[in-house]
Amino acid sequence: MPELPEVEVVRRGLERWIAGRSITGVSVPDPRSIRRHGLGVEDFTGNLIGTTVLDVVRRGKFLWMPLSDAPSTREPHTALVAHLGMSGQLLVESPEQPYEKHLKVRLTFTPREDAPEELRFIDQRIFGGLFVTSLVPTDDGGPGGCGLGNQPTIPAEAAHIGRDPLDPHFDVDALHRRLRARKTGLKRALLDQGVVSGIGNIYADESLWAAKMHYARPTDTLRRPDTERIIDAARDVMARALEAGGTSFDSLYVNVNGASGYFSRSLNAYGREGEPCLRCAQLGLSTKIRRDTFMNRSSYSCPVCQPKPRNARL
DNA sequence: CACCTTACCTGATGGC
DNA sequence: TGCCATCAGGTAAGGT
Repeated sequence: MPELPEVEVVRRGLERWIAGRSITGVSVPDPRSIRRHGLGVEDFTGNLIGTTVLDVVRRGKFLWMPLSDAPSTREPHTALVAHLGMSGQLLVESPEQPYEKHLKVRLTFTPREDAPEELRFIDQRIFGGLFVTSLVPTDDGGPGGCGLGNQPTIPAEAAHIGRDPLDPHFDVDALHRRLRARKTGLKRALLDQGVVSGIGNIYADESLWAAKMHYARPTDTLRRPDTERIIDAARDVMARALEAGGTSFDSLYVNVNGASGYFSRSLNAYGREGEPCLRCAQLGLSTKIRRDTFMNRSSYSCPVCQPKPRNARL
């Protein structure tokens, strides 16, 4: 399942292959993948044809491509937004490539030497989708997210999404204030994309393990060093995954050019129920990673490194 | 209003 | 062999 590092890999691929090119054709084999686009597929298509992709920007797991309004202007007022959801892929391919089983949308671009002409959105579980929307100013006046030369704007539907730990404009002070003001557990807050974006179930567990903190730690008891520890851990885990080319745990995720993502086998907590805690093992202990059901999901943690707090809050 | 639960989806997997 | 239940999980809508 793509999380932030995987989406960043996709963003870089789109920046390389798609930015600067104009859309000449749109095909939507499955309209269910056109989400949050109230005016329907025809409007979606009509708002794309003839526009140019000016940039490729990412905040958390939201990706967007600011579009030229017309061939004569460079002012980005609208954007094509993509969210990969659980199983989405964006592939840059030749139109001659056989259609994938779960092909949902095809975009055709002006020809360019050494670059395929088609961008395909493929999504098995349809948790992801595409839509066209307007760009609105960011809350803090900073750039919308990660991307070269991007403007201080963000898609209206993503305006509530917080900056992610890899964002140069990420504000640790603001995060600390928000966490302290909340009456909830730490993992629940980490998964709330409005508080901090880009952290899914896998990286939440990995970050908590790295920071030696329990998922049910009440956020209003966090001290400043605690907030720094968990966010540094999240940043570190995601930066390392990004360096490795993105992690992935099933064959659904491939990068923008169709090459399979790096399979991380360096996970310390996620999916390791019953296996030894590697940090405890170094100290000669034989602690085993436990799995709890939490938020209708699995949470993996070490019972020794990450003891459950007495005032646990789910 | 803040917080928590549920629905949306499909394919893989396991039990009987 | 087939059938049903369960699991995976990001997001937003609905409920308390």
